[in-house]
Amino acid sequence: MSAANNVGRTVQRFHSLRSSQAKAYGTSAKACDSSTKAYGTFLPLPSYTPLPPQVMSLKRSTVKELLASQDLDREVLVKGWVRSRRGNKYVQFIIVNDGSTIHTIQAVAAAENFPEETLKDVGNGAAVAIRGTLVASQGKGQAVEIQATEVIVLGAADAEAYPLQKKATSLEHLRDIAHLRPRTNTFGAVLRIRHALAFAVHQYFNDHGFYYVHTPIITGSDAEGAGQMFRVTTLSADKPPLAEDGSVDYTQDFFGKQTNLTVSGQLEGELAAMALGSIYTFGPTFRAENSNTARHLAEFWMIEPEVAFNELEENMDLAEDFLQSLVKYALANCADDLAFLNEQYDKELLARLHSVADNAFQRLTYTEAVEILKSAKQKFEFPVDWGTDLQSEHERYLVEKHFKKPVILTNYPKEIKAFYMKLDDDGRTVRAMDVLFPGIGEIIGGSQREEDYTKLTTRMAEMNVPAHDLDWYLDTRRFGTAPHAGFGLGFERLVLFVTGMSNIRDVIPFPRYPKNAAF
RNA sequence: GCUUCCUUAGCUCAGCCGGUUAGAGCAUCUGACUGUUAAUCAGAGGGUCCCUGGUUCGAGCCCAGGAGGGAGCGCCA
Repeated sequence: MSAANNVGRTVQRFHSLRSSQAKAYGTSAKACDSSTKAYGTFLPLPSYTPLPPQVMSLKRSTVKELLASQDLDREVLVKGWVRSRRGNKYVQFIIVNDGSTIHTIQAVAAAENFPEETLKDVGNGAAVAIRGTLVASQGKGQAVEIQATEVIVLGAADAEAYPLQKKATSLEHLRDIAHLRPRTNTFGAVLRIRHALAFAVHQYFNDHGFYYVHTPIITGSDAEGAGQMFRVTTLSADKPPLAEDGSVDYTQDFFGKQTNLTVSGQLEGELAAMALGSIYTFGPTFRAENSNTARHLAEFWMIEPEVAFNELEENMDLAEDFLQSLVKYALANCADDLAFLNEQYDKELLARLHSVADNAFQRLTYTEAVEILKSAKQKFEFPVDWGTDLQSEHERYLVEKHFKKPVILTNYPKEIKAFYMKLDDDGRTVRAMDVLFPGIGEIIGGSQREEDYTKLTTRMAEMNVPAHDLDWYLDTRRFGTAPHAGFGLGFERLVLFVTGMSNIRDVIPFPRYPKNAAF
């Protein structure tokens, strides 16, 4: 068949072109010493090679579209990365994933059209374009497959050097190659779910009349009190200008004062809420704490709704409905990815997500929780005493053993909470609320805010918060103050819960934590 | 920052009481096989036993220091 010969020649031509480029890449990649992580080396770009017209004239279909298609026996074009190639000298099977779904599509290449040599570079990790006919599969295991008429290697992957293999790789090792881990089933699933949850956040708030407010990333106030901050400066690190008393002269800095990366958008969020009514923020947040746990990041994304006229009860209602809506959205829209994670990592995942989505959270006060913990038969490493903050083991007991569902704890002693929380009538506790999730711990921290100017400034004085730096914040209490409430949801902790992953460093593409800012 | 465990082939891991030339599975390469499903079967190549120093006739194994990683705790979201 001349058609078959033409096909073969086309493949050969592109194969030889691409393979010389791949060789150049391979050599450069090996020259790049992995121990020094010198990823900054720039490699020459391959010269542009136009795809043949019969391929260009076709619109690319995603794997997701093709797998769901009922419209068979038509010509299709798919582009993606090879997960596996197997077969014999008569027939070859090329397994392709393009990120549109966790599933792969199988392309079948008959040997008469594709001599072994032409498929040499079609290996694990290679980027390919495959043109062919979408047909019902002859084999078991998949409904449809592509009978390939053309296979083009867009970019080869040296099989000896490619770090991802057709087998399980530990999550710890994948953290070392985070630039490639999105190509794995696990991280594909996690990143698609992460996207779905981010989208669901905006959809929920938009549907409920909230406005998305962008609060500053660089902040001039160091009084937010949510943790150690990263300094932002353009001053010389070696020889900063000094004031007469020997301290660094920040009046010469870019902003004319000391500035930091934000640890919370809450204070600015409150300003917006006291005008727009219902607002939320959703942005990056930075904490320079030396936290080495599976639940903390130095750079994470936080969602902070703030609602004027809401009190503590309404704040809890919002938190509960919001969380349940997000979980339901993931269940409805990420079924394939969740099924994979349920199978591979956590057989209880789907059951737990349904349980959280369908059952009311347990609400109780800090004081009631202390009573339960004191009468618990379980031995705790740390004693429980009214007035001290609860330890992780105490929170876990309440959520995982005693109630076996999410818990909202309220009305903590004022001494262990932030200055802006509204004081209860007894003067001992504040209208704080922490939402505790199984396996995660604190997923939300929030409160009704102190709207009384005198009480607020009194608390600030007691806790050594400089009122002078926050006069802009206090103005909301001076002019037209009103009850209001809000909370902060750690986005990665939500993704952690929904995916069933166990380390927060595995639910953000490029995690930032002490001693690590790779990629 | 504290506690604790770990570091052996590209990956996952064995390695006995300190004793000859450090092993397995997978991956890679070669060959076989007419529809495979992480294909299968046969063969081959592949090692700075994390680094530095010490003890010993002899160290992957014991000791000290360092580096990196995991888990738990604290800080919190």
